[in-house]
Amino acid sequence: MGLSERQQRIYEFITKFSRDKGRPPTIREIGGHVGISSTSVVNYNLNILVREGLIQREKEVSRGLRVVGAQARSLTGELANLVQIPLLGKIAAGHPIPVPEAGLAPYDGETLSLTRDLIQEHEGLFALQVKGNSMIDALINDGDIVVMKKQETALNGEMVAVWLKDEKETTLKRIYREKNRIRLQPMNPTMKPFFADPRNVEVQGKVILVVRQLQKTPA
Amino acid sequence: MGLSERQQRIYEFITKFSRDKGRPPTIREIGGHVGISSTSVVNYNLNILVREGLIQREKEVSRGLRVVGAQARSLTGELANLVQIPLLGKIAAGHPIPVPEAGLAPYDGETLSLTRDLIQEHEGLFALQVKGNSMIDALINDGDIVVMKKQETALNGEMVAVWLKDEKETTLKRIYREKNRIRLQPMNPTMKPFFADPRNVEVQGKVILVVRQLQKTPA
DNA sequence: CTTGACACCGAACAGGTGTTCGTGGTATAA
DNA sequence: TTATACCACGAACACCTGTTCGGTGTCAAG
Repeated sequence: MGLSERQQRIYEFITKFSRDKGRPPTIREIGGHVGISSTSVVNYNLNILVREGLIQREKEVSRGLRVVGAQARSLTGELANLVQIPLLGKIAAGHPIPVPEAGLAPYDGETLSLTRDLIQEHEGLFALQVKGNSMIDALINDGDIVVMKKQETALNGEMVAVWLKDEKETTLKRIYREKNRIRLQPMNPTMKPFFADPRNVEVQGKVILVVRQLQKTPA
Repeated sequence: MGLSERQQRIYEFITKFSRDKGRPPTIREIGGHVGISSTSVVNYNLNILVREGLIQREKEVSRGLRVVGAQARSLTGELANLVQIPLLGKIAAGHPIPVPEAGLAPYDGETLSLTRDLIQEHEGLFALQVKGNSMIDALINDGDIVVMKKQETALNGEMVAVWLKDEKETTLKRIYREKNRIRLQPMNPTMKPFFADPRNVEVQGKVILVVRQLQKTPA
């Protein structure tokens, strides 16, 4: 038996609402969005959807409603678009950064989920939270999260995290190899570059992405 | 800060309940299963879980509760943890920014998918790509993507996009209301604030998140 | 001792929510 | 015509649900 147009719209709304909000809608929320003024009409049509096997209902509980099919549909597609990045710790000026171990021990700590379209490379990724204002010349603030790719070398112009052995300092800069030295260029073009001896710099990884959450930073 | 045993049990119950039943529990359902007689105590502990970033709540909505983060990986979980943000266009110093229309016309352009744990607010969100270096004092670079929430007012200390009518200029700053003026504070603490007449500033929205993709920026 | 933060309890309130009932319109079949 | 599903509306009811408020006890800092 087919569905009326109204019933289709109800079904689609329930699906969308549940996905967006993480909870099923109430009868009145359905009515409001589908254009039904009476709750009993919504109730009536919901019972038809139950009869058709499209949803399940639990009696006398608020939002006692659930879409039954619908799972495997676009789910796998969206899910495959996610990449999980381990949040390894903090990055601060005065300390070496934690890098992922070569061992393939399954990481079980905190992770950061990002959609794949934000990231071009997917191997050896890890994330760190910036501590302190020392990297402000790289336009990176206290509390920012940097997503990095582990690598020991870098191409000219790449934004890298380097460990300066003599200074015992971690910093984020764009790297340029010159004749007998390495130029570390702050991202902020108004600031002057820093020059270092090649033996003094140790590339820890390349910065892929920077994420700043504004709300968590108290004024 | 760690969780008390009670808070852990609440969190686990919410996770399990949501997965099993397809809807979040009510406050009283939580209390009944965790062994708390008073709804206010459940409410109290729920707010702590929100503060710790483990769940999100929607005010005055039944079952307005949602588990966030890597744990809630039920089938529907991950998908429900994604939020789609319309990418409305560019933001540049010399132009007003595009803001979402009040009409609920379904947006069909480009969107940005982010996981919910990166974002605390979910209503009226939109994203813009920064054009030009004019916002470097806000630690925002050319090409960065800013996620904003549409709002016409702002609390002190919030990072907002404002349109300066006289200057015909858009800028991103922290906003502070003072006696007869408005102080716009660059994010970079080494830079000086800008003062403006209240009639001259028009708040366009609050900055929620900043994302910088390093690879796409040519050296 | 006093103060304040923290955790908890019970009660009450306003509004949300599922359910039910009476009513009416519109087709199709007898 | 009458009968019968089917679909819809509005109102009322009883219970559910989130919120808020006053109060209690504990514990560490002052």
